[in-house]
Amino acid sequence: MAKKEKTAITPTRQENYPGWYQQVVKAADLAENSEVRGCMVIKPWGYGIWENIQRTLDDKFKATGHVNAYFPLFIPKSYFEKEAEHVEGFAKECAVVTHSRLEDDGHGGLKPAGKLTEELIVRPTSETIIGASFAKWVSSYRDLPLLINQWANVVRWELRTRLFLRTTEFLWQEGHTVHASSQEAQDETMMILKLYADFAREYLAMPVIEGRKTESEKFPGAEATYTFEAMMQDKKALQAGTSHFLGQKFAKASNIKFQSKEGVEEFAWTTSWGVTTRLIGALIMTHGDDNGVVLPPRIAPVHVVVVPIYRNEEEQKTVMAFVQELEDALKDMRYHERALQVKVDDRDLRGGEKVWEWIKKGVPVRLEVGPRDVAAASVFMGRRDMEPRQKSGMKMTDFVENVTGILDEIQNNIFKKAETFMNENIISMDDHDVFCDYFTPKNAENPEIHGGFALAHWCGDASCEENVKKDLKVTIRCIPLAQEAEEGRCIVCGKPSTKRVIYAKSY
RNA sequence: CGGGGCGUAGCGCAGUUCGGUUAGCGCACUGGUUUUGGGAACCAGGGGUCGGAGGUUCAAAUCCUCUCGCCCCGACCA
Repeated sequence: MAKKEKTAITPTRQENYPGWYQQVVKAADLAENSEVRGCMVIKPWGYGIWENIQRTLDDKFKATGHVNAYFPLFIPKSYFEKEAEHVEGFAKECAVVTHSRLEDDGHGGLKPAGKLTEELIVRPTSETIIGASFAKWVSSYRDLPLLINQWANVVRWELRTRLFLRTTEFLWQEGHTVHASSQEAQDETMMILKLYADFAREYLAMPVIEGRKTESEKFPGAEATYTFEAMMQDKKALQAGTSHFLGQKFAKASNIKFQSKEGVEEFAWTTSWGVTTRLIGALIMTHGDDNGVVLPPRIAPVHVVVVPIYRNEEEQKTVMAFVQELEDALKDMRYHERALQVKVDDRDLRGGEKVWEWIKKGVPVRLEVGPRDVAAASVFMGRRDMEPRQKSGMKMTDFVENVTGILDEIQNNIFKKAETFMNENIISMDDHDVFCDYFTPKNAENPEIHGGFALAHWCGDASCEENVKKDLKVTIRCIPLAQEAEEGRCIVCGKPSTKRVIYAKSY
């Protein structure tokens, strides 16, 4: 029997998917658990990815007329109580500040003192406090639309956490806009959804499905929630981000009113939308393999890593001189909106070791340069979209000339691979038994990777949705936007339906 | 927050059932020698209050109680 190729990550995805995820995060040095339960430390490599996500999206928000601002971390409890559904949705996961200082407890420790007259909530989201400002800022239709975004941290006291996917504190971007008409607010909601989905496809190389959330899955207090869902390699769905049409609900709660052209005082129409550091988790589970992370070039902190190979000081000198020349040629180049990021890894470690470290971190292109390469004025290239040993030599000048093309090729390859995987695992189905079978693992004790996205008819009844969730732990991820009306029958109750929805297990 | 599992060196683990030399192993780390187009070999080292606090005992990583943390499943959620 052929010996299994040794992988950098154990367990493999097949062996234990959650275990693999955890090991990848560690091996790629993206983040670690902190001393504070449920919170993570995002390490430089992980934060570098976030910075690129941030920069890219920020440019896109600005280009569509949005401006950044910053609102307080603390929200007075009374603000929070204004929108009933909103309170209900978030109450269970709020961190509450009750005191303003500490004093000696008489036993060598400290105890909280200075009880606050009004308790403060650490923001789980900012609709209410931003709404309070908006109420002051808006008085005329001439003040609209108001297009604001903030980059911030938020806290949701989660019971079960996973690095990047769900932590007590996380980083995100929350857009909040105010409009004079329902239509304009709905257009904004959809425009942002498309912006997100395009970003996911073009930058994260992540295929996604845009759709609308059902009543039970929507944002607490929203009129409508739109989502873009991605498929992870364990065939579960991951909600990658959301865009909400809030109608006049929050305007009424926060008293955001304006005088229309006709001189009539009306409540405004608002939206909110956000993506979080969860996108990094999505990236890992969309492209990662048993050797670690695979980063899309357009979001990678480093595009090209150069590993010099030498045996003695003399070789070191010639190799490093050549590497310097290579670095100089590359570092002034541009790859899409960014400067090409080149990293020369001249640490005093063995070549193979360094190479594997970069494989695990997911750098798109690795160049190994030894004396023989220098003599031939060439480089030895490994690509993260190929096997670790599948390397090839080429003239240094050829590499420099083609590097952006190579990066684009990697970007395309990993998108295609993920897209093929997703498409292969989206199954249209109309039979209830087939549906149940699809979502039931063969080995109940130690469930194998199974299921996928089931495109099935739904009558629109919440009880059908609820039953599926109870029986199979499967939920309606979204009602896809891109579909034709089609006559069919609800996969649960058999009542007539005109649309298919995506059922899947999810994160 | 419920059910299950796990905390032993930086990482991965053995040892715990049935208490008993000086707590081991692999990788990593330090020094040396030899190697090297590539996840090196050999030699010699360093590093542990066995998650924490109590208790039982002549003796506790091992038994008991409590506690903290992590992982998986569930409920909840970006």
